[in-house]
Formats: sequence, C-alpha cells, structure tokens
Amino acid sequence: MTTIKIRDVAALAGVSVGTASRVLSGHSSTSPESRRKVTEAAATLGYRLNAQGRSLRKGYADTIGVLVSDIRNPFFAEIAHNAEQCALGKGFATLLCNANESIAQQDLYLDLLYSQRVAGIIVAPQGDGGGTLRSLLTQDVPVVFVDRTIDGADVPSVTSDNQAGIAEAIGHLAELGHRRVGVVAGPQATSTGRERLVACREAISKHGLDADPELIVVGDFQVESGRRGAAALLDLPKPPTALLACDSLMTFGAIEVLRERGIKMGRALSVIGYDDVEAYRLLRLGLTVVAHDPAQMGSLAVGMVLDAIVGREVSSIVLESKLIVRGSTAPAMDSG
Amino acid sequence: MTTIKIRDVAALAGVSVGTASRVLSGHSSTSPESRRKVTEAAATLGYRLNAQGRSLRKGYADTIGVLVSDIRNPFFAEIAHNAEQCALGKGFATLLCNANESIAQQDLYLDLLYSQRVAGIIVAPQGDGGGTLRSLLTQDVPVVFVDRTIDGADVPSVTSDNQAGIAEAIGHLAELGHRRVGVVAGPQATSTGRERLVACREAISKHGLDADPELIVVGDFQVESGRRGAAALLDLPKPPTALLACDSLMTFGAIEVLRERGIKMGRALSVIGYDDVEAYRLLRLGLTVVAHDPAQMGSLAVGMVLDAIVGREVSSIVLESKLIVRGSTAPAMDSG
DNA sequence: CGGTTCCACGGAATCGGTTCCACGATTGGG
DNA sequence: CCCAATCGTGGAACCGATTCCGTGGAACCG
Repeated sequence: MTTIKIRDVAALAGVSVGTASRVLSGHSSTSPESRRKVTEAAATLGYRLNAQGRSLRKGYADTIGVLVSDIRNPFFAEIAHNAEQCALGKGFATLLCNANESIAQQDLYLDLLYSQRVAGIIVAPQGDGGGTLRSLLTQDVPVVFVDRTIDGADVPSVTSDNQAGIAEAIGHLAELGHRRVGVVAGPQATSTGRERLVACREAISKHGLDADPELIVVGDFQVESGRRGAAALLDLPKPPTALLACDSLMTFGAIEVLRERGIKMGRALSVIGYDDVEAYRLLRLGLTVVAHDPAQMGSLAVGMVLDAIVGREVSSIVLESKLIVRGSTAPAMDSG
Repeated sequence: MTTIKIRDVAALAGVSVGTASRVLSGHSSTSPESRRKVTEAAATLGYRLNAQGRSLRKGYADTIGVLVSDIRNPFFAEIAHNAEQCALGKGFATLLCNANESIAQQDLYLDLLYSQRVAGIIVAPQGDGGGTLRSLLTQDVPVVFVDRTIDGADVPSVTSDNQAGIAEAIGHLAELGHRRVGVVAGPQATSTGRERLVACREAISKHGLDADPELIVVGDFQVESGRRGAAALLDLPKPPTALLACDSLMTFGAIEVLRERGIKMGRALSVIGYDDVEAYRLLRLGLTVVAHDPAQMGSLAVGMVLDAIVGREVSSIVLESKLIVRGSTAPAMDSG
C-alpha cells in the first residue's frame, strides 16, 4: 500500500495542493466549500500527515523533548509523566528519552532531539556540561534543566533546595541523639549528588557529629550501589546508628540490605530516605524522607520551556525540599 | 545563529553537496581526501544533521516508537527501559510515549509516531482495536504488541501466560486452605485484565472455592483503585482470608490499605501481588507474587519489530508466568 | 597502446508539506 | 458605474538531505 500524500487529497477534492494544505493545517482562510471537499477527501483516503515534510518546511516541530536520567527511577518517572501530560494540554507532544545515567547516552539523545528539531528540551543533566550539551546551548533551541543543573551553564532550571532538605534531615538525627550518621551519597558528576554531599558535611560539622570520612560512601543513584553502600557502612568496625541515602533507588538498595540482615528500621537503625516515592508506603512504619515535588517540577519545567519557545524571559525556580518524619527514625539507642 | 546545513559544509570543504552527504552518511565510496576535508569542515562548523530532511528523503527514520500504557507503572518502566537499551544497541533510537491508560491518548501518540514515520512501533495496547490503531495496521509500519493484545488483530505479540500464573496462584491459596479469595481484577478494556479475571474464575471453580461474586472487584490498574478494591473486600460482611491483586500498582494500593488497618500480611490475611517489582523487596517478609519478565519482554519485542522491519516473518511469543512464594501467604487461620 | 571497467564526483531531481506571489472574481464605497 | 480593496485560489519555490545519472580520469587487461 502506497502512502497517501496531500497531493492525492487535493486531486480527489479537485483543488490545488496549496488549498488542501491550507485547509488541513487550518491557518489561512479557505472557503467552506473547499473545506468540506478537502476534509471529505482526506477522510476517504485515510490521509495522514507526514511530519517530516511539515517540520522541514516550518523549521520546527510541535514537539518537545524530555530527557531524564533514568526512567526506572520513580522520581523521574513522575517528572516525565507530569511533564508529558502538561505539554499535551498545551498542544505539544513529548518525546521521552532515557539517558540511563550515562553521559554518552545523554549526548546521543540530545543529538537526536536536536536533529528532530524539537521546539524545546527539558533535561535532567549530568556531567560537566561538555560534549553535546555545551554545543546544544549555542543553538537556538530552548533548554530547561530539571532537578539537576550544570555549573556555569546559563540555563533556566527547576530544582529543589537540596541544602535545606539535607540540613533538616541531619538536624533531625542530631536531635534524636545520633552521633555517627552514615551517608550513601550520589554520583559527583551530578549537581544533586554534589550539593547533597556538601550539605551533609556542613550539617554534620555544624551539629558536631562524628566526621569520620568512612561514614560517607559514594554511590551512583542505582539500587545496587545503595546495597553496596549500606553494606559497607554496616560492616564498619564502629557502624553508624543512623543512615541517610541520597536518592530513591539507593534508598531501596539500602533497605534491602537491612531486610536481609534482619536489622529493624526505627529501632536498631534509624533511616532517612530520599524522595517521597509511592512505594515507600509499603513499609509498615513508614519511611522518614527528604521529600520533593516531582509532579510540580515536571509541570513547571514545561511552562518554562513553552515560555522560552515564544521568546519570553524565564528565570530559574527553586522548590522547597522538606523532611517528612515517619516511623523509620527514632532516638539513638547506644547514645552518649 | 543560523543553522549549518550540509551545503555549508560542502562549501567549506570545497566539494559538492552530494559528496558531503556521501561522506557524512558513509554509505557510498569516497576518497580519503574528501573524507578528511568534509569531516574537518563539519567539525569546524559544528554541523548537525537535520533528521527531517534525511528521513523525508529516505522515507523512514532510524527510530522506533514504544508506547506504554503507564510510564509510572514500574512494570512498564522496566519494559520501556529494556526496549530502549536493546534498540540502542541495534542502532535505533527510541521515542517513548505514554498513553496514560487512556485510549484517546493512545490514538494521539500512535498518530504522532506514524507521522514521524518511525520504522516500527511497540505498543501495550488497550481498547477494542478501533480508532487509530486499526487504521495504523493497514499501513506498512510494523507493529508489535507487548504485554497486551487486541482480539482479532493480526499482530505479533510478546505476552505472558496469564492463565498459568493465575492458576498457580489460586492453586497455592487453595492448598493453604483458603476458601474465600478476594480478587482485585484489572480493567476489562485490556486483554490482560480480561484474561486474568477469566483465569481467576476458572481456578476458583476448579478448586471448589467460594464463588461469591462479591469477592471480585474490578479496578483500573491504578494505585487508587487497588485501595478502593481492597477496602471493599475487607468491608464485606464475610471478608476473604486471602487476596489477589492483578497488577503491580493495584497491589501497592491494596497493601497500603492493609497497612492503614494494621492487618498483618501472611498472618491475618494472605496476599498475592502481581509482577515481581523491585519495590516489593521493601517488605520485610517478602511478597508472594505472580511474576513475569518485563526485561525480556522489552528486548524480545525489539527483536521482533526489527525483524519485521527487514521483512522477516515473526511469530508471537508467550512467556512463562510463574508464582514466587514468599512470606505474604500462609495457611488459612479460620479454615474449615 | 587501445579499450573496458570502475571509481569518485558534480549536478539535479526528489521526498511531502507550507507559504509566497500573483491573479481573477467578488464586493463595497464613492 | 467605476475603481479599489479583499478574498480564495493555483502555481511554484522552498526547507535539507539523499540518490540517481552522467562524466572524466585512472587503472587494468589483453
């Protein structure tokens, strides 16, 4: 079956290609008579637009790109889902891409999105801002960062106040009498990984907690690294009495280890997780978490990128990050 | 900044556009000399391909579409992630779309994917196969169904043996002495929802369990409907002693209700969940589940659609679906 | 040394819509 | 009644890359 082009529609309708195009894209004035004939012909033939042809001529597509770092991470899935729904409401379709926490894949998909001439790009970036990302910023496609940023890049962003969230979390543990707090930090190639680690060190020092460097392990935002990190901390000669994991997937991994070792959260060990993910509700006592609002991040980012597309000034937004206390944190048992 | 076209590259390299194209796409023979000059010129100018132009001319793109029904569902996130990684390995980029369990959105994104002239489409379909889906199948773009199917549609698919999985699950409960098994079934607009419900009824009847129709409630594959369903079952005058939820998100919802009511899984109530999702490991005693292999579903679907693209015959695959017994199921307490 | 083959290349047609331009017809105002 | 403005339309140029076709030159063989 050969595909139907606008030429065929025009022929059947007995009008010129130009008129058919005007009717189908609906932007110029056309007579009711040709509107009827063209619409009818298109329906009869089952005509379907070729987006390539259209956006080649128009120079851009009614499409935005959303590039998240890991679609299996429920936090990013929520951002992506919300961004997509919000964009759809504004008449933009979304191309969702998955960098899989790999800079090479991030570059690959940025290239793809740009080559598709999407109208704008929302990205949770990683790396140092080199590679495709840097060269992309010199092009005229609007980019908005979400969740993460790149140092020195002049790009509007929607982020959370990581520093405040972490400070509150460590403060909470300090109040409960914990002196040795283990931290499973995120990758230092991401702004969130760096900010959260810095905030941890600051808060630990501010509250005069044990600053033993062995109490900090660095993971990569994946479940497995949460497992390794938690295991390493628990295996220390003098293990921590509380544990903070700086990302939802690493939190999963850490909790798995506690399960396997029969360590009870909120009793033998206090635990603070990251992102208030739906799945945490499976825990009987609940999980104390540093919470963000991924849904809002997604929709705000879409608003910003659409503003940028029509040339409006947009400025960065920092959302609140706050501690939600549930059953997984409790006073230190062997304190003082 | 005006965008760089292949014409500019050719000019700087001192060759014709034809030669520049041949070098950059690398399919025809070119002299080492022009290869060097063109590559150099492209790098100097920061040339980036316009995919619109290319695929308009070639008639298709090196891109496949993956349309899942809910990206926040970890089961589909896993399928999508795996499909995308697998496709990437074969040189295809993936456009990931989210139907959000809505037929209208499914149609919208199918239209989008087709208008982008993707080389093939993987979809977890819903509805009766009408609308855009039916007309899409008359076009020449290969389609592969994943997880779900549409009755009467002649489309290759990768699915799980729902019937066997459910039979095993109900059999397990029957062996443990349960007579009243509550079921939170999926939406009847999906093949998986229908198959699983039928399998439940068959198994319940086969084992001579209580066939009280009130023991079956129908949800929509979302967390909230799992909550409502579980609550309704527990509120029955004569509540079930075991519960089976037919999807991962509804399982989440059901467990939340048990948490809130302080009902202990594996003691007061036996619970069987669906899909062996990572998050279930948060449960201390583990969750007995009917498990599939979403990773394999994703990669098999990609293999099939790529085969179909090059014109090979492909036939449907039914993957195993099996029960994994963990701590959430136990002998009935008030049995006999 | 002559003829054939093959390679690399330039030029041009092409993919499918959109939009500019020009023209004829219709309408309204003076 | 005539001129001007307006509207709808057909035709053609155009977006950027690929690919077909034809040609010139080098290489190879007899």
